Amino acid sequence: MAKNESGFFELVHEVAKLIPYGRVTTYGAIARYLGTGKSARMVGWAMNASHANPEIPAHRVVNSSGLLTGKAHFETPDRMQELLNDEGVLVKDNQVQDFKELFWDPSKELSL
DNA sequence: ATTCTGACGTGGG
DNA sequence: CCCCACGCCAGAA
Repeated sequence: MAKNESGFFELVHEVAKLIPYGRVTTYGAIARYLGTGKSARMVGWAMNASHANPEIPAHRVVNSSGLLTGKAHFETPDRMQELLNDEGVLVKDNQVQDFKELFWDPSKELSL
C-alpha cells in the first residue's frame, strides 16, 4: 500500500481512511489538504472509486454544509445516515448535527 | 486532441 | 432562503 499511486483516488482514499471514528470532513477540506485546492469535485468523484475500497468511510465525508450529498451513491440512500448515526453522529434531514464540532480537517489536524 | 461530466465551493441576485 | 452561474481539474468516451 502506500506505493506512491499516481492515481488521484489513492490520495483521497488514504485521507478518507484517516478520518477518525465519529468524525466527519468535507470534500473541500480533503481537496485542500491534497493541494488540489478548489477541485473539491475531484475528491467526491474519487470517492466514487471508494466502492472498490470498503475500508473507506465515505459516509464520513460530507459537503461544506454538512449535508450528506453523496448518500444517493450508497448501497441505499439511508445507509449513509444510518452509518453516521451508528457512530454517534446525529443526522437530521441529510444534515449533520453539530457538524462544526464533528468536523475533522486533515490539513489542520494532521498539520499539528 | 476534444468534449462532457461530476458525491463541490463560493458568490451574486 | 432559493436559484443560477462560474471555477476547477481529473478521467472516460
